[in-house]
Amino acid sequence: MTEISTPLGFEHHDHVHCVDQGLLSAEQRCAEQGLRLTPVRRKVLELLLQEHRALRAYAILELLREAGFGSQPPVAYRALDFLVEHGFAHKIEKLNAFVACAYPGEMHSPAFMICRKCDAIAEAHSAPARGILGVAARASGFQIEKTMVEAEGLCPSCTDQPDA
Amino acid sequence: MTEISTPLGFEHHDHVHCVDQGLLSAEQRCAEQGLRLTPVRRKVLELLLQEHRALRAYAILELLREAGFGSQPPVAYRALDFLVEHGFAHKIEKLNAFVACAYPGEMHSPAFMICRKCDAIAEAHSAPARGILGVAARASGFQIEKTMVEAEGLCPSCTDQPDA
DNA sequence: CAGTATATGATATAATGTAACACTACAAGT
DNA sequence: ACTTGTAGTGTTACATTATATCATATACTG
Repeated sequence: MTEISTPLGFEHHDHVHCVDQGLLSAEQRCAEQGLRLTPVRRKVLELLLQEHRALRAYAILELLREAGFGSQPPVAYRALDFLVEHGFAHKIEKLNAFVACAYPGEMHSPAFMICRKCDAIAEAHSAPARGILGVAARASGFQIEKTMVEAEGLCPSCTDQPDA
Repeated sequence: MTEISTPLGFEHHDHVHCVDQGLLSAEQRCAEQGLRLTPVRRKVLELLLQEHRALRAYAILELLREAGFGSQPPVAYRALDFLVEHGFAHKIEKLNAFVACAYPGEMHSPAFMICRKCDAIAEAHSAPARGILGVAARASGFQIEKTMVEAEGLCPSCTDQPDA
């Protein structure tokens, strides 16, 4: 598969502080909640924040190896499991890839917009069990614990340049 | 991975006619739209309708082989691509599995409820670009083409029997 | 500082998905 | 009927994604 190579989010932002903020926020929350942000986990989160796009596990693995960490699949998957489990990162099921959370620390259920042309990704706040799903769930007695919302389409840039 | 083994939907229904209805409906629409419901494609749809649960590609492959069809991965994936592309089936990204569409012929954007305990799946009607995602998309200029909504949680049965 | 729980490293392998090419079936035009 | 084009199938080989397992190391706990 091709490298997923475009920046996260469709709007320009202060990326310089993104990484530091993200790491700081994660460190704080880990301290508060007694979670262990070990070197590998921290590094993976840092990579996700730095790259600021969806990274696939084996790309992360490659970067880990370059950084002197173990480079076998479980190393990356375990770190990713931790980050995803505690909301520091999300998995984009559609792409089998991972992104740093854009709203760390805030309780939310993410919704993603994925450009089918350039693979750019934007994360929107959401709330679980809303809309049609919430209605259907209540009607059928299903207990929603987690929702995944991913939209595929064209990002603003790709809409403007339909040929590129 | 373990076999996904529980029936689709949380409520009892007339399953006897499900398969026939589904196949008939597919045949009709293919005729109308000039699509070719070839033997392999028909068989895969039949399997999905019969099993009435999410089937993974290699399980379908196994069933295809038993039925005398080709048993190499591309055979199943191509048939599934066709069915998914034309809305006769859906892919559950969370499970890397496929289900027959519960509302064939009706234009819709499916939303799924997946029981994390028994893997039962229910499909709800939905509409694309609604709720928070629609708002975010319009705000950012993202053109939604397709949405994927999957909720994970506990189905009514598993809620009632939290230990089983 | 011993014991326990948790995390990492490493090997192996399972599960999921595609690229590419040869061959077949069918429809369309002559 | 014949050929020609298009779409579908069968098959081989391979790429990608993910886990099970066990040994080792590290960090908390009494």
